[in-house]
Amino acid sequence: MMMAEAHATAGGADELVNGGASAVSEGSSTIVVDASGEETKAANNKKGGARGKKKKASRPRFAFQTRSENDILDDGYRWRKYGQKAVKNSAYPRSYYRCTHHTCNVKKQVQRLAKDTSIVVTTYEGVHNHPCEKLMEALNPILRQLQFLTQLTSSS
DNA sequence: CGCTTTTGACCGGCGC
DNA sequence: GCGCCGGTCAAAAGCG
Repeated sequence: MMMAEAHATAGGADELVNGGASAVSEGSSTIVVDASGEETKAANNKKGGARGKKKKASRPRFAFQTRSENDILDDGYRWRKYGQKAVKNSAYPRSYYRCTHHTCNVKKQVQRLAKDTSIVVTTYEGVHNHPCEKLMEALNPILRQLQFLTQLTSSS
């Protein structure tokens, strides 16, 4: 469980391609966006026997290259690692993460560049359909203050 | 106690 | 038809 404390980008419910890319401590450079909307919900598959999964499940995928020493960058959501495989081109293992939300089927995979181990390629698959609690938490105090200020202005 | 992480095994698709 | 690869799931263990 390594949950770093770093809030960065926050994808809304249906908008993330536009201004969803940002917030990197060191400096991001490459941002690849691939959009393909299709998802066949299949949540009834088990491992060795009867897997009921469809083939059309491409969701908008966002590749994010970030310069960081840390493999996992916390974007504000909770991720549960569900697998790790080694890649041929990179002599480093690729980690697969998934959003722990019940209604959120977002997947994320992180891979390190063989050329530069300090670069991590984070690929997001799908969009979150739930508010970012972490971001909300961070925004909460500010929101409250804003509300307060607005109230004062209105009152006057 | 709950949650997360870790390793191995297995499936499905594709290539040749 | 067989082999290979990538991807995912499952169960158990560890830690807060």
